[in-house]
Amino acid sequence: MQIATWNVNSIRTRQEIVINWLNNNPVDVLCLQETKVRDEQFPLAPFQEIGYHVSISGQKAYNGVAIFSRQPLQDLSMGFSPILGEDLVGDYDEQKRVISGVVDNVRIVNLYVPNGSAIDSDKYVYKLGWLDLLKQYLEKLQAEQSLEICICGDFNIALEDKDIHNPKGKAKHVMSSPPEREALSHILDLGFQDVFRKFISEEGHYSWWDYRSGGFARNRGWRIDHHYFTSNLYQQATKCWIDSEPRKLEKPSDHAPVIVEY
DNA sequence: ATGGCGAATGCAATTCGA
Repeated sequence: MQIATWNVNSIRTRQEIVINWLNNNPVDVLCLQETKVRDEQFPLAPFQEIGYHVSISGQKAYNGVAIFSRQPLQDLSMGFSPILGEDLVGDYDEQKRVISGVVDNVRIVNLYVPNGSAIDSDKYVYKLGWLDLLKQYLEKLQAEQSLEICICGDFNIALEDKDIHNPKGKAKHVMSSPPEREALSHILDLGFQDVFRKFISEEGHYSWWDYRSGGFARNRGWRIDHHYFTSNLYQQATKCWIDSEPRKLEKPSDHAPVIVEY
Protein backbone atom coordinates (compact mmCIF):
# COMPACT_ATOMS: atom_id res chain seq x y z
CA MET A 1 0.00 0.00 0.00
CA GLN A 2 1.26 3.46 -0.92
CA ILE A 3 -0.23 6.64 0.53
CA ALA A 4 0.95 10.01 -0.78
CA THR A 5 0.30 13.55 0.44
CA TRP A 6 0.66 16.64 -1.73
CA ASN A 7 -0.24 20.29 -1.29
CA VAL A 8 -0.96 21.10 -4.93
CA ASN A 9 -1.72 24.85 -4.52
CA SER A 10 -4.83 24.77 -6.75
CA ILE A 11 -6.00 21.50 -8.31
CA ARG A 12 -7.27 23.31 -11.42
CA THR A 13 -3.91 24.93 -12.13
CA ARG A 14 -2.05 21.69 -11.30
CA GLN A 15 -4.40 19.22 -12.99
CA GLU A 16 -2.02 18.06 -15.74
CA ILE A 17 0.93 17.81 -13.37
CA VAL A 18 -1.07 15.67 -10.93
CA ILE A 19 -2.43 13.41 -13.70
CA ASN A 20 1.06 12.86 -15.10
CA TRP A 21 2.45 12.21 -11.64
CA LEU A 22 -0.25 9.63 -10.87
CA ASN A 23 0.37 7.88 -14.18
CA ASN A 24 4.03 7.55 -13.23
CA ASN A 25 3.35 6.96 -9.52
CA PRO A 26 0.15 4.91 -9.29
CA VAL A 27 -0.23 5.22 -5.52
CA ASP A 28 -3.21 3.61 -3.79
CA VAL A 29 -4.17 6.85 -2.05
CA LEU A 30 -3.31 10.49 -2.73
CA CYS A 31 -4.24 13.08 -0.11
CA LEU A 32 -4.37 16.61 -1.50
CA GLN A 33 -4.39 20.00 0.20
CA GLU A 34 -5.08 23.52 -1.03
CA THR A 35 -7.35 22.40 -3.84
CA LYS A 36 -8.74 25.98 -3.82
CA VAL A 37 -12.02 25.15 -5.54
CA ARG A 38 -15.72 24.79 -4.73
CA ASP A 39 -16.93 21.18 -4.80
CA GLU A 40 -19.17 21.80 -7.83
CA GLN A 41 -16.17 23.09 -9.82
CA PHE A 42 -13.71 20.31 -8.86
CA PRO A 43 -12.35 18.53 -11.98
CA LEU A 44 -13.53 15.04 -10.98
CA ALA A 45 -13.58 13.33 -14.39
CA PRO A 46 -9.86 13.40 -15.30
CA PHE A 47 -8.98 11.59 -12.06
CA GLN A 48 -11.88 9.16 -12.23
CA GLU A 49 -10.84 8.29 -15.79
CA ILE A 50 -7.41 7.14 -14.58
CA GLY A 51 -8.97 4.91 -11.95
CA TYR A 52 -9.45 6.92 -8.76
CA HIS A 53 -12.43 7.47 -6.51
CA VAL A 54 -12.50 11.15 -5.62
CA SER A 55 -13.64 12.44 -2.22
CA ILE A 56 -13.61 16.21 -1.75
CA SER A 57 -14.23 18.97 0.77
CA GLY A 58 -13.58 22.38 -0.76
CA GLN A 59 -14.52 26.03 -0.73
CA LYS A 60 -14.08 29.10 -2.90
CA ALA A 61 -10.49 30.39 -3.41
CA TYR A 62 -8.80 29.05 -0.27
CA ASN A 63 -8.02 25.81 1.55
CA GLY A 64 -9.79 22.65 0.38
CA VAL A 65 -8.80 18.99 0.82
CA ALA A 66 -9.40 15.83 -1.20
CA ILE A 67 -8.58 12.13 -1.17
CA PHE A 68 -8.06 10.13 -4.36
CA SER A 69 -8.23 6.37 -3.75
CA ARG A 70 -8.13 3.19 -5.85
CA GLN A 71 -10.80 1.70 -3.58
CA PRO A 72 -13.84 3.68 -2.47
CA LEU A 73 -13.32 5.33 0.91
CA GLN A 74 -15.40 3.91 3.74
CA ASP A 75 -16.84 5.99 6.57
CA LEU A 76 -16.02 9.28 4.85
CA SER A 77 -16.21 12.39 7.03
CA MET A 78 -15.38 16.06 6.53
CA GLY A 79 -14.28 18.51 9.22
CA PHE A 80 -14.12 18.10 12.98
CA SER A 81 -17.89 18.22 13.63
CA PRO A 82 -18.81 14.60 12.83
CA ILE A 83 -16.51 13.50 15.67
CA LEU A 84 -16.52 16.44 18.09
CA GLY A 85 -19.99 17.92 17.56
CA GLU A 86 -20.91 21.35 16.28
CA ASP A 87 -21.06 23.01 19.71
CA LEU A 88 -17.40 22.33 20.43
CA VAL A 89 -16.20 22.98 16.87
CA GLY A 90 -17.99 26.31 16.43
CA ASP A 91 -16.74 28.12 13.31
CA TYR A 92 -13.64 25.97 12.79
CA ASP A 93 -15.24 23.84 10.08
CA GLU A 94 -15.95 26.85 7.87
CA GLN A 95 -12.41 26.47 6.52
CA LYS A 96 -12.19 23.15 4.70
CA ARG A 97 -9.08 21.53 6.15
CA VAL A 98 -10.05 18.01 7.26
CA ILE A 99 -11.23 14.95 5.32
CA SER A 100 -11.06 11.38 6.54
CA GLY A 101 -11.98 7.89 5.40
CA VAL A 102 -11.06 4.23 5.83
CA VAL A 103 -9.13 2.20 3.24
CA ASP A 104 -8.16 -1.41 3.83
CA ASN A 105 -8.84 -1.15 7.58
CA VAL A 106 -6.66 1.93 8.04
CA ARG A 107 -8.22 5.27 8.93
CA ILE A 108 -6.68 8.06 6.88
CA VAL A 109 -6.96 11.62 8.19
CA ASN A 110 -5.93 14.20 5.58
CA LEU A 111 -5.13 17.63 7.04
CA TYR A 112 -4.35 21.12 5.86
CA VAL A 113 -3.14 22.78 9.06
CA PRO A 114 -3.55 26.59 9.11
CA ASN A 115 -0.47 28.57 8.12
CA GLY A 116 -0.60 31.04 11.01
CA SER A 117 0.68 34.06 9.07
CA ALA A 118 2.90 35.63 11.75
CA ILE A 119 3.58 35.10 15.45
CA ASP A 120 0.90 36.72 17.62
CA SER A 121 -1.39 37.47 14.68
CA ASP A 122 -5.07 36.48 14.82
CA LYS A 123 -4.27 33.69 12.36
CA TYR A 124 -1.54 32.37 14.64
CA VAL A 125 -4.03 32.22 17.52
CA TYR A 126 -6.44 30.44 15.16
CA LYS A 127 -3.74 27.92 14.25
CA LEU A 128 -3.07 27.04 17.90
CA GLY A 129 -6.81 26.75 18.60
CA TRP A 130 -7.19 24.54 15.54
CA LEU A 131 -4.35 22.28 16.70
CA ASP A 132 -5.98 21.92 20.12
CA LEU A 133 -9.20 20.87 18.40
CA LEU A 134 -7.24 18.39 16.25
CA LYS A 135 -5.85 16.80 19.40
CA GLN A 136 -9.35 16.35 20.81
CA TYR A 137 -10.54 15.00 17.44
CA LEU A 138 -7.82 12.34 17.34
CA GLU A 139 -8.33 11.43 21.01
CA LYS A 140 -12.01 10.84 20.43
CA LEU A 141 -11.34 8.96 17.20
CA GLN A 142 -9.00 6.62 19.07
CA ALA A 143 -11.54 6.15 21.86
CA GLU A 144 -14.34 5.29 19.42
CA GLN A 145 -12.51 2.90 17.08
CA SER A 146 -9.59 0.49 17.15
CA LEU A 147 -8.29 0.94 13.60
CA GLU A 148 -4.71 1.95 12.91
CA ILE A 149 -4.51 5.61 11.85
CA CYS A 150 -2.49 7.46 9.21
CA ILE A 151 -2.56 11.23 9.68
CA CYS A 152 -1.00 13.04 6.77
CA GLY A 153 -0.99 16.38 5.05
CA ASP A 154 0.48 19.86 5.12
CA PHE A 155 1.16 20.52 8.81
CA ASN A 156 2.76 23.92 8.34
CA ILE A 157 5.06 22.98 11.23
CA ALA A 158 8.69 21.83 11.17
CA LEU A 159 9.28 19.90 14.38
CA GLU A 160 13.07 19.86 14.39
CA ASP A 161 15.75 22.31 13.38
CA LYS A 162 17.07 19.81 10.85
CA ASP A 163 13.75 20.15 9.01
CA ILE A 164 14.62 23.78 8.16
CA HIS A 165 17.35 24.99 5.79
CA ASN A 166 18.23 27.88 8.09
CA PRO A 167 16.91 27.53 11.64
CA LYS A 168 18.21 30.95 12.66
CA GLY A 169 15.30 32.99 13.96
CA LYS A 170 13.07 29.92 14.16
CA ALA A 171 11.59 30.83 17.56
CA LYS A 172 9.99 33.93 16.11
CA HIS A 173 9.06 32.33 12.81
CA VAL A 174 5.69 30.84 12.08
CA MET A 175 5.96 27.05 11.45
CA SER A 176 8.84 26.61 13.91
CA SER A 177 7.89 28.62 17.00
CA PRO A 178 7.92 26.75 20.34
CA PRO A 179 4.11 26.92 20.87
CA GLU A 180 3.47 25.35 17.47
CA ARG A 181 6.04 22.61 18.05
CA GLU A 182 4.58 21.90 21.49
CA ALA A 183 1.06 21.71 20.08
CA LEU A 184 2.15 19.16 17.46
CA SER A 185 4.21 17.23 20.03
CA HIS A 186 1.16 16.89 22.28
CA ILE A 187 -0.75 15.44 19.35
CA LEU A 188 2.03 12.95 18.62
CA ASP A 189 1.99 11.96 22.31
CA LEU A 190 -1.37 10.31 21.59
CA GLY A 191 0.68 7.56 19.92
CA PHE A 192 1.80 8.79 16.51
CA GLN A 193 5.24 8.55 14.93
CA ASP A 194 6.86 10.38 11.99
CA VAL A 195 7.26 7.78 9.25
CA PHE A 196 9.86 9.77 7.30
CA ARG A 197 12.19 9.79 10.30
CA LYS A 198 11.97 5.99 10.61
CA PHE A 199 14.13 5.83 7.47
CA ILE A 200 16.00 9.10 7.11
CA SER A 201 17.60 10.94 10.02
CA GLU A 202 19.83 13.42 8.20
CA GLU A 203 19.09 17.09 7.57
CA GLY A 204 18.50 18.66 4.19
CA HIS A 205 15.28 16.90 3.16
CA TYR A 206 12.43 19.32 2.49
CA SER A 207 8.90 19.18 1.13
CA TRP A 208 8.28 22.90 0.57
CA TRP A 209 10.40 25.62 -1.05
CA ASP A 210 9.39 29.27 -1.38
CA TYR A 211 8.61 30.41 -4.93
CA ARG A 212 10.58 33.54 -4.19
CA SER A 213 14.33 34.08 -4.20
CA GLY A 214 15.13 30.80 -5.94
CA GLY A 215 14.24 28.72 -2.89
CA PHE A 216 14.19 25.41 -4.72
CA ALA A 217 17.32 26.01 -6.81
CA ARG A 218 19.22 26.76 -3.59
CA ASN A 219 17.46 23.96 -1.65
CA ARG A 220 16.28 26.49 0.90
CA GLY A 221 13.25 24.56 2.09
CA TRP A 222 11.25 23.25 4.99
CA ARG A 223 9.94 19.76 5.76
CA ILE A 224 6.36 20.52 6.72
CA ASP A 225 4.39 17.77 4.91
CA HIS A 226 4.21 14.67 7.06
CA HIS A 227 2.79 11.19 7.62
CA TYR A 228 2.23 10.12 11.23
CA PHE A 229 1.26 6.51 11.95
CA THR A 230 -0.03 4.71 15.02
CA SER A 231 2.46 2.17 16.34
CA ASN A 232 1.45 -1.08 14.62
CA LEU A 233 1.21 0.63 11.26
CA TYR A 234 4.51 2.41 11.91
CA GLN A 235 6.15 -0.97 12.49
CA GLN A 236 4.85 -2.13 9.10
CA ALA A 237 6.14 0.89 7.17
CA THR A 238 8.78 -0.11 4.60
CA LYS A 239 9.56 3.19 2.82
CA CYS A 240 8.98 6.92 2.95
CA TRP A 241 10.35 9.48 0.52
CA ILE A 242 9.89 12.97 -0.89
CA ASP A 243 9.57 13.15 -4.67
CA SER A 244 11.06 16.52 -5.60
CA GLU A 245 10.76 15.87 -9.37
CA PRO A 246 7.40 17.68 -9.79
CA ARG A 247 8.92 20.76 -8.09
CA LYS A 248 11.28 21.09 -11.09
CA LEU A 249 8.49 21.41 -13.67
CA GLU A 250 7.07 24.55 -15.24
CA LYS A 251 4.41 26.14 -13.01
CA PRO A 252 4.93 23.72 -10.11
CA SER A 253 3.23 23.63 -6.74
CA ASP A 254 5.58 25.01 -4.10
CA HIS A 255 5.23 21.65 -2.28
CA ALA A 256 6.50 18.22 -3.35
CA PRO A 257 4.58 14.98 -2.82
CA VAL A 258 5.62 12.71 0.06
CA ILE A 259 4.93 8.97 -0.23
CA VAL A 260 4.81 6.18 2.35
CA GLU A 261 4.71 2.46 1.70
CA TYR A 262 3.67 -0.31 4.08
C1' DA B 1 14.42 44.45 7.73
C1' DT B 2 12.05 44.04 3.45
C1' DG B 3 10.49 41.89 -0.53
C1' DG B 4 10.76 38.39 -3.69
C1' DC B 5 6.49 34.67 -6.35
C1' DG B 6 2.11 32.58 -7.47
C1' DA B 7 -3.09 31.73 -7.25
C1' DA B 8 -7.91 33.38 -6.83
C1' DT B 9 -11.07 36.85 -7.55
C1' DG B 10 -12.76 39.29 -11.23
C1' DC B 11 -10.98 42.56 -14.48
C1' DA B 12 -7.17 46.23 -11.04
C1' DA B 13 -5.59 45.59 -7.11
C1' DT B 14 -5.99 43.02 -3.06
C1' DT B 15 -5.76 38.93 -0.08
C1' DC B 16 -3.50 34.91 1.18
C1' DG B 17 0.05 31.55 1.48
C1' DA B 18 4.72 29.81 4.21
